[in-house]
Amino acid sequence: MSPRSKEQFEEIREASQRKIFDASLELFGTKGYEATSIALIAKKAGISKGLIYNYFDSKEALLQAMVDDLVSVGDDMIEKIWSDDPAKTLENLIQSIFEWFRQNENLNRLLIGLSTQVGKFQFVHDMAKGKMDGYLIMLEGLLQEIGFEDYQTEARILGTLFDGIALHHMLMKEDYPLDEVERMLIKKYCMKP
Amino acid sequence: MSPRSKEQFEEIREASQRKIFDASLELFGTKGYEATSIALIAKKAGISKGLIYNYFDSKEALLQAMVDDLVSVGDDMIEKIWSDDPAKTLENLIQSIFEWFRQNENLNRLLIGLSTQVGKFQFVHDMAKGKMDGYLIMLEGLLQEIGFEDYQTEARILGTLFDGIALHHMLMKEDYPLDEVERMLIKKYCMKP
Amino acid sequence: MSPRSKEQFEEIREASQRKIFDASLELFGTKGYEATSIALIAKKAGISKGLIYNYFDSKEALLQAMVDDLVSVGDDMIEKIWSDDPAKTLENLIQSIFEWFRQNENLNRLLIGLSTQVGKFQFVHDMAKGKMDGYLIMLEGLLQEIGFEDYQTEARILGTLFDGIALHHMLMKEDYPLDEVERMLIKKYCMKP
Amino acid sequence: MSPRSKEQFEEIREASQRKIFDASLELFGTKGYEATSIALIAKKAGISKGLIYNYFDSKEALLQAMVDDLVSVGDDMIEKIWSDDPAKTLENLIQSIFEWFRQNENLNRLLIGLSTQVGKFQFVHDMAKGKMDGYLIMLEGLLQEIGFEDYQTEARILGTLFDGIALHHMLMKEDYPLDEVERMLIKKYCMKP
DNA sequence: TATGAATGAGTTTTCATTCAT
DNA sequence: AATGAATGAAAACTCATTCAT
Repeated sequence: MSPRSKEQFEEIREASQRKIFDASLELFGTKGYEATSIALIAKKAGISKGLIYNYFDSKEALLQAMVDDLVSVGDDMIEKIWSDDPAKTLENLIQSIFEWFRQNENLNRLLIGLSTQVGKFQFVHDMAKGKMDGYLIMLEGLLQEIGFEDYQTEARILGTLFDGIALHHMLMKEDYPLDEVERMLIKKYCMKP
Repeated sequence: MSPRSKEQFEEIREASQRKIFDASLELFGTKGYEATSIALIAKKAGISKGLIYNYFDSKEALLQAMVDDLVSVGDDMIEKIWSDDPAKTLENLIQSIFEWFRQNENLNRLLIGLSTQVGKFQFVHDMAKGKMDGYLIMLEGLLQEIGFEDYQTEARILGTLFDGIALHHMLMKEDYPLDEVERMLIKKYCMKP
Repeated sequence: MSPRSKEQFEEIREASQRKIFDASLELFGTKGYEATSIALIAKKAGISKGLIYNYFDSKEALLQAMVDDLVSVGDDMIEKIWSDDPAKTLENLIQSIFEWFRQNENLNRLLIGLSTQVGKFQFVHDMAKGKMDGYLIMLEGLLQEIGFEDYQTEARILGTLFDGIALHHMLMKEDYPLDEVERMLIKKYCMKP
Repeated sequence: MSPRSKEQFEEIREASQRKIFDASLELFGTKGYEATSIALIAKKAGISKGLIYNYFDSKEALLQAMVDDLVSVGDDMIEKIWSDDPAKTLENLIQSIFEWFRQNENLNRLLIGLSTQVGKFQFVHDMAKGKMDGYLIMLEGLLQEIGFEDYQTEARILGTLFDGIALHHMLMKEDYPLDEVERMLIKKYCMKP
């Protein structure tokens, strides 16, 4: 009733939502969206099934909210890559992307899985398409500045490579030489004299 | 005594199985495995639910049989790429792979979706891992023969690119410049003097 | 077309029916009627599902035909027990019944299982009731002739014992001392001086 | 925070489970386990199919839980038979068993039906075997104390009789003279001077 | 007579969602 | 805000029976 309890409510809401997001991410990301039941999410989050419906209208709304939340975190990473030296900026970009791969295995797996279903989860397709286009333009600019002749082709190759790496890493997990491939790309694309 | 000959029965079985495979591929490949019901497959195939269980013990057994069947078709494509000139062989390989991408969109989408589930569908992971290793070795050999200095790195890049292309093509469908990328790769990797 | 082939047909029919009866008895008698599928019977009998429907209108009709057939065989056993000495006749009767228990485990198990379902399989109830009444009267007569004072009570006890033995034997199979119990009963009821 | 107390939830669960047990016992016990569908149980219990699976993992788990629950009730009956006079104890035992027959027709019918299936429902066989052995030992002790010479043989006869009575009662229902047979047994076995 | 592919109604089971408290 | 009992629609799967050959 006092203004104080309103803040407390807010905190409680925040905490519960976080618990739900964490559990959802882990389960959606490993078992897949369809194969994950609300009951299981509730159990993993340590709350009741009913509570999930206090925060989200449906299973699909929960998915969308969770993805939106996490992807926005990813966007922040890109902010910090800019440097005066385009080669350095590209290096930062590559490092950021590999860092993302390392830290967001479950989300990546989930997004790839979702984009597999045509017609459903349009927001995932739209988001992915948007990001890709953005990266492509960014890469073209950087490679041109660095001095690549066929910078358009190379930009497409590099962009495609990123997703190929995501896929390979998803398939092979710890067997995939993420660090080595990162070094290789930096050497190949950021060392142009 | 037997009213239909063994061969007639065999033909009938073959035809029904094909109908089931076709419907399964289309539905699994667009909606995903979990989101596709046996009832829907039956409807699309123009048969009864029960008949599917005359041919396959379970939904998962159907999936596996269908994947095995189609992947074996893919293996046959590789047989025909060999030439005396390694550059020509690589060109054939690239063309075969792009042809595969063009003709097997649904299967690719399905396999990617399946490999998203960790722990389940182990046969998909095993198969994918096996193919990847095979391609990597093949690519290394060809690139070395063609005369690439850092042929190991380049082989890994090329192998990764293939899967990145599959992913991009899956996401963008007709928006993805498959033909252009194919030409680009052939130019970049098969024209080494 | 010739009269000869008619006989042959008859032989074939006989043989097929026997195969079906044998398979049905074994399966119904071990797994139970409901848990046994027509497909399994056909497989065990080495014939096709369809053929069963050439001989019997339905699964239940097959059951009834099979039971009727086997029970009539049992009736024949009783014919041969009669002797001038009532004690000897009773001994023969007991031996016949124990012989029946030994040779018709599956049928006994089936009949007991069927009589478990109230309302269904009325013919089993009727048959069982009829046999029981018949045995009771027979036992009363024999025990009276042998010289038992309370022959009515003893007849009921003996009749009940037979079915208790059937049940115990069914539950314990080879662990049940059928031979010993047989000797015991003969000693107790057929040795009245 | 919790809207209903733990106790309230417990009560609700108890009540629902009881409804399910009651419906199951009646249906399993009259139609048999296999011939009774979950849908029918739900209908008879006045609840939804789904709710049954909130309480039991499977149809078979429901069966086992129900049997365990009821058999434990039966065990309590035996506790109260003991007296200083072995003849009186035996009389109490006989009365308890007949009381059990009168009150648990459906359960008896169910158990007999289940033990008919070889290989399945092992827990029923184990339970039945255990009870039988226990009764046999108890009967031997009592008959010896009462002064029967051939107490081992008589114990086996009496034990077998009990199950024969169960079977006859099951078959003939109200036509079976349960009261008369009870008096007869008490007279025969508990009046030894 | 004999086959087995095909059906469809019915079975067990799952699960997102609702709701009284 | 939080619980978990309850629902009902839909899922996977089974099986007696039919039928063209």
